[in-house]
Amino acid sequence: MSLPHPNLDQINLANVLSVLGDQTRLAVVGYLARNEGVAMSCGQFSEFGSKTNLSYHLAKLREAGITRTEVSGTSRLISLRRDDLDSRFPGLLDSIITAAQELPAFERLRDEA
Amino acid sequence: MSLPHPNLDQINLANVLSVLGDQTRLAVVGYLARNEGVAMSCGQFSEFGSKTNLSYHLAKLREAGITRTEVSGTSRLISLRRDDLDSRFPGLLDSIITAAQELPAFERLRDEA
DNA sequence: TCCTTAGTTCAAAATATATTGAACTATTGA
DNA sequence: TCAATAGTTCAATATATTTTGAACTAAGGA
Repeated sequence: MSLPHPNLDQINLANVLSVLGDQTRLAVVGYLARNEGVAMSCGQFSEFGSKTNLSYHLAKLREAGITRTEVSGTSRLISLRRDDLDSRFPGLLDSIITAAQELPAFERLRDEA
Repeated sequence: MSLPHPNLDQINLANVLSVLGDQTRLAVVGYLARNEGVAMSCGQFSEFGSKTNLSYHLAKLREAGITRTEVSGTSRLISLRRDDLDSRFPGLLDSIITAAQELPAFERLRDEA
């Protein structure tokens, strides 16, 4: 089972940028990037906001084509749509992730590691 | 004489992305990119919106640190802050500009050229 | 079966952003 | 000096986005 996701040609640059132009969502994406390959559920992001609010932001990311959300029992497994984004907008995701690692939310995570 | 611009360390990723996450502003940036080196005044962008509305969008671009605006007589000369953006967010501007050239507003411009 | 856990949905409120026209400033050229 | 040109500012409105809590669904374990 799977939630609705845009396909490649429905992914739109202005929309991707505006969805990423938000601290909370940028933090989520940075977190996903540094844990690529590891299954991430919504709960992992609780430090970034309330449950309801994260549900909203995670839906925005999914609807913009930035993340993929798979249903697994009562959880959702969330991952970056890296290949899709790389093929649609070469270099964009990498440059954003690199820059995002300098954000305050990340300095904190890095220090904890 | 010059209008207020943020300096390098005041340029913020989330803000840059959210400012670029708008069709009109993305079109302006794409236009600046394909005319780099040529002085651009506000009037050049009239096809992207009304005078008042462009004044608003161009101010957003300037305040985010994406463009530089120099006063020259009754005109403003607008340019991309390419070096600043490249040093702050390596690769970001290029990947956005490349992707932006595929946007409808650009297909039009390209066909006219 | 019943409780818990994980997350969603809804409607309301709060906040932010975009668009408009009218009035304005500043510079330039006649 | 006067008129025209280029662009800004302001206030109003329109529109979109974010945030919240309460009520909900659906799966999993005891």
